Amino acid sequence: MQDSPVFNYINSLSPIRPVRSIPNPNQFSSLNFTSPPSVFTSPHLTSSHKESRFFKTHNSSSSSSSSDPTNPIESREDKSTSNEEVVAEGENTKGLNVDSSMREEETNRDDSVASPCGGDTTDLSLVPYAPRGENDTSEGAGMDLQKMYDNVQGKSETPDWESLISDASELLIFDSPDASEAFRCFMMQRASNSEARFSNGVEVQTMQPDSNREPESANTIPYEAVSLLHRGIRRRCLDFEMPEISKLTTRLVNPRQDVLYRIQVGLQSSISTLQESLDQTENETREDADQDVPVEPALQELNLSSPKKKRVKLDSGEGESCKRCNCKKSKCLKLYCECFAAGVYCIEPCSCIDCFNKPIHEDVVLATRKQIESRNPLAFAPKVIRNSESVLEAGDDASKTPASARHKRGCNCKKSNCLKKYCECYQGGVGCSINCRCEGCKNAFGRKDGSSIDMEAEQEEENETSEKSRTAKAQQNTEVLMRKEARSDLPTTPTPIYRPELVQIPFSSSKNRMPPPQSLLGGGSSSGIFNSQYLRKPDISLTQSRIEKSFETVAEDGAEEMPEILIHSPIPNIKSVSPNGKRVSPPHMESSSSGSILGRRSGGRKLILQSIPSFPSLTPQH
DNA sequence: GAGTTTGAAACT
DNA sequence: CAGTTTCAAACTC
Repeated sequence: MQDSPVFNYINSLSPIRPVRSIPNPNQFSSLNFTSPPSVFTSPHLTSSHKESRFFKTHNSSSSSSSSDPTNPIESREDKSTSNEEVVAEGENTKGLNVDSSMREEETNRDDSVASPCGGDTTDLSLVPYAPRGENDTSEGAGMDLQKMYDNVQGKSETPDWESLISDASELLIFDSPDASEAFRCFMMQRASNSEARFSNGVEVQTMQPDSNREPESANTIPYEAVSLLHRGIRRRCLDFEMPEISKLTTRLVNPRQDVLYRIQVGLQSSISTLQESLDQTENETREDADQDVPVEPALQELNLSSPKKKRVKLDSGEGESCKRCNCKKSKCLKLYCECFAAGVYCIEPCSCIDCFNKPIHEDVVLATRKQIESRNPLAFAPKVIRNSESVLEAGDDASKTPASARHKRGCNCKKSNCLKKYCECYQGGVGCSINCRCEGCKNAFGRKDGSSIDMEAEQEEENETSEKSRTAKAQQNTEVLMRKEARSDLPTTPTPIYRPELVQIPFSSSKNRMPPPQSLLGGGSSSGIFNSQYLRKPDISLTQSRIEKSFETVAEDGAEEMPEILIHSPIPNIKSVSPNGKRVSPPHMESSSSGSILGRRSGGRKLILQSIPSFPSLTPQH
C-alpha cells in the first residue's frame, strides 16, 4: 500500500512521520487532518475549510487567522499544530478565500449549518461513501491521487478534491464496534476534517486537565465544537468509551495521512488495550489519567497490530465494542454486512471473505449502495429513531415508554421474545412499538403493548422463560441502562450516550442539512461511548465529565431538532406499516428531491425529512 | 471454535 | 405482496 500512488502523494504532501515519532506527547493538537492541502483550491474547499476552522468560527466568526490569541482553542490548536499544518491551513484559507463573514452565516444560518456542504460542497466527512465528482475519472481501485490532484488544478469548476480526500481519507477508517455499533470504535473518516473536528472536540475536553480551570460549560462550547465532537463520534465504532481512548485520539492528531492507515488498522486492537488500561486506571485521578501511561502502549500496539487480527470483543455485557463483519458470501455488498449497512468500508478487523466493501472497490460499493437505496431509500437510514420525532404512528404506547426511541421499522421477532440481540429493537436499546410485529414481546426496553419497563415484572416474566442466564443478561443490560438513565440529565433517553437515534441520524451528503446529532454508535450496537463503567464512576475525571457534558449538550440539541425533522417531514413516519401490520416498503422518494431536506425557517433550524438517504448518501446532491 | 438459532435481507 | 431462501450475527455448547 505504501507504494501506491495515494501514499506517494500523501507522502509528498507531508513529511511528517508516524505518530510515534512525535517527540512531544503534548502535541496532541487536533487531528488536523482538517485542512486539505493547499492544492485544493476549489470552492469545495469550503466544506473542508469550514471544518478545519471548527472552533475558529465560533467565537470569532470572522477569524480567518490561524492564530487568534483570543481563541484559546484555536491557539492551542495552532500551537500544537506542526508547521506544515499551519501552512496548509494558511494555504487553504488563501485558496478558499471563503468569506469569513460567511462563516458566521454558515454557523448560524439554517441552511448553512444544515448544510455542511456549504451550498455546493459536500461534507465528505459525513459521507463514508462519497460520490465522485463529475469529472471523476473513476478509475476504481487504482485511483491515482496525483491525477485527481491534477484535475483539481486544471479544472477548478469540478475539482476532484472530494474524491481525493475521500480516497485519502479512506485511510482514516477508524472502526469500533458500531452504533448500531452505528458508529463504534473509529469510524471511517471520509474527510480528514472530521477527524480534525473530532480531535478538536476531544481536545476541548482533554486539554483542560486543570479542574480549576475556568469551566467551559457546555453552552460555552461552540456549537461547532459540540457538533464536531458529535460528528466525530458518530462514526461507527466510535466508541471512545474511555478517556484514554480519547487521549489516544487526541494524540493522533497529527494530520499525517500516511499514518492514518496504520492508525486505522491499529486502533481496533488498541481499543482493547485501552480498555484494559482503563480498567487499571479506573480509580486513578484525572491527573494520573493525563499521564501518557495508558496511551503509549496503545500507540505502540497501534503499529503492531497484526493484519489478521480477528475482531475483538472489547466488552461483553453492556457494551459491545468495535464489531466488524464476518461476511462470507455477501461480499460485504449487502445489508447483511454490518459494515456495509453502516455505511463504512470494511477494514482489517473484519473477517470477511471476498470483500468488496473496500475503497479500492469504491465504484462497486457506490453502485451497490445506490441500487439498494433505489430499492429502499431508507435502507441505510438509522434503524432507530427518536420516538417523539419519528414514531408518530407508533401511537401512544411508544411515547409512554421510557425509551424515547423506536426502531424505525420495528422488529419481527418470533422466538426471541425481543430479549435477545436478534431483535433489532432490543439490540438498538429501544423498546418495541406498535410498528413491531413481534410475538411474545418482552423487550426490556419497552414492550410492544406499551407496557413500560417494569423491572420486577420483567424479572418475573423473564424468569418464566427458564432461561435464567439469558434473563440475567437482559436484566443486567436493562439495569445498566436504567442506571445510565438515572444519571442522565436527559430523562427521555435510556442512555445519555447510547442513543441510536442520534447515532444513526441520517447525515446525508445532501446539502442544506444541518449537522444532525451524530451518533456515536454504530447501528444497533449497544455499545456506547461511555460504557456503564464510565458512567458509573462518580469521580470521573474532569475530562470525562466534559466529554459527557458535551454529549449531553449534543443530545439536547438532537432532542431539540429531531422532532422538527419529523414534524415537518412529509413522511409521517419513517416506518411504514400496512394496515395488516405487514411491513411495507418505505416510501419511495425521489432521489432528486432529497436535496431539499431542509426546510427554511428564519432564525431557526428547520429540517424536513424528505428522504433520508441513509446517512451516507451515495446520491450526489444536485 | 464449531454448531445452532434467529430474524433481517434478499429473492421468487 | 406473500412465501421462501439466503445470510450473518447472536447465541449455545
